[in-house]
Amino acid sequence: MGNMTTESKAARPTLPASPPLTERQEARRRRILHTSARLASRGGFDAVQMREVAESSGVALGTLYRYFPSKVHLLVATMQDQLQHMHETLRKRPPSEQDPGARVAQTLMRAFRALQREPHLADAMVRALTFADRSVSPEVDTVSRLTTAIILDAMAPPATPRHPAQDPAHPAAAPTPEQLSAVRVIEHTWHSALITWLSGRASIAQVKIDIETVCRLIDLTSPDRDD
Amino acid sequence: MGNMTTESKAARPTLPASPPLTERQEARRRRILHTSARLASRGGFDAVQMREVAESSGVALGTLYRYFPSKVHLLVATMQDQLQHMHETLRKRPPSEQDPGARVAQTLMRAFRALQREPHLADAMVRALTFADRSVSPEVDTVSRLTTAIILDAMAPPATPRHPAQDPAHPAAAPTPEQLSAVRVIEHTWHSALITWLSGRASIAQVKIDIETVCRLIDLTSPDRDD
DNA sequence: CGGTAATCTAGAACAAGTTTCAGAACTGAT
DNA sequence: ATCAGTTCTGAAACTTGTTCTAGATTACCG
Repeated sequence: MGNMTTESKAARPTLPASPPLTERQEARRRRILHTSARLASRGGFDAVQMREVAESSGVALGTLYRYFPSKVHLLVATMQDQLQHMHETLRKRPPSEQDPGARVAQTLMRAFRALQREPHLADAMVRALTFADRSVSPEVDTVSRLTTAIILDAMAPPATPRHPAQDPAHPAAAPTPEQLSAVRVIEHTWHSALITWLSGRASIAQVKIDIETVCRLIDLTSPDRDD
Repeated sequence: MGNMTTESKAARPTLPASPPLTERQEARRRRILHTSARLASRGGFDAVQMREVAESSGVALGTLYRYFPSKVHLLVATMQDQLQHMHETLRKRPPSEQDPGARVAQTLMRAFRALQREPHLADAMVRALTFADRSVSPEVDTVSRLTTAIILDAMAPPATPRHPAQDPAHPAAAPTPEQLSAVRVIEHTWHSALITWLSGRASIAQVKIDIETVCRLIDLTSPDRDD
């Protein structure tokens, strides 16, 4: 009877929305995500086993599934977590290049090098991301928006005297539709290139070439609007 | 360490190489692939259940696993099969456009429409493709080469009086490294855009835009060499 | 504080991919 | 036709993701 997905009221800890988690719940969630990343760093996607995640996080299996309704949900949430860190890190050291394409390429290569440091973790996260079905769409979409934000940040021209502060509520300039299309293509290339690397079909050098190719060939210049 | 491949002698029916299959074996293989595609067309990745594939193909489970060492292998082989059909179909009606980019876009959109006719099958194949780990690299690589071939075919200028026949052993002109890089980016975009569509995060229209964007922005023109 | 509902735990149970094994059927060579 | 080696079958076992259940714990509200 009460079998249908009772999620209308169930905790939805993935999004900071809905029911505000208690402190212990927040702590559980953190522990779970930490365990997930730790196991993933060791053996990639396969090494993240739900029973082990639960046990190692000091949580019952059922609870784990209440927090993350599937392994893919868990890993996508893990990626979200990691991406947030990376976004902050990248924000601190903005790219040094002048050309927007070069800036994006530089930023993505930095991210790529970070992923190379934990290739198994990268494997788990990216595999989960691309394997996710419709039931994970919202979470995957969040990851996608984060990635887009990173690229747009990189594209934005370095701070000028004219636009001294990067007030987050007042982005330097709203990207044009053409730029957004270009960013989509870059993002596609980024994801797919990562997959070819992770599955051993492309070398690190090849991924570098692909990223640089797409950033070079795609026109990212914005109309020289001077408001 | 790639040590596990003790199968140097095992049947490798995926590649027409190695041990030449007997007629009955070839028939079994066909039956399996056909069943796989049929089940996939119904319910996508999840509907392709190994027990059911085996039973419905009139083959023991162990035999299925001898032919295709995993579900992903099976689905990637299925994709290979379908792609070959599509390649022939596309070859018969070459794109009508003049500009190389437009030709590629037209061809990919044709392929995309074919996939839309069997969205579940597309789901199963693409999910398998991107989920494949290193143990499936050779097979995935074959699929990748097929895709590349389709794009290169589309790029090649329409037959001219000068180059009347498309003798497969004598391709119109060897693509330049720059062109190959461009094709890689297009292929990345193609795969990733498909994933966003299949996971319900991008509309058909959006995929169309992404494909047209990458084909428009990427320079595919070949140096005007006149041998 | 007491009660009620939601949450958490422990563990069994289920589902589907994968492996294994003993024996039957087939293949190729003599 | 026979023998040896491979392949195929049928069925069970194993693995890991996922679901379910009954009871303990916790959070919240009056």
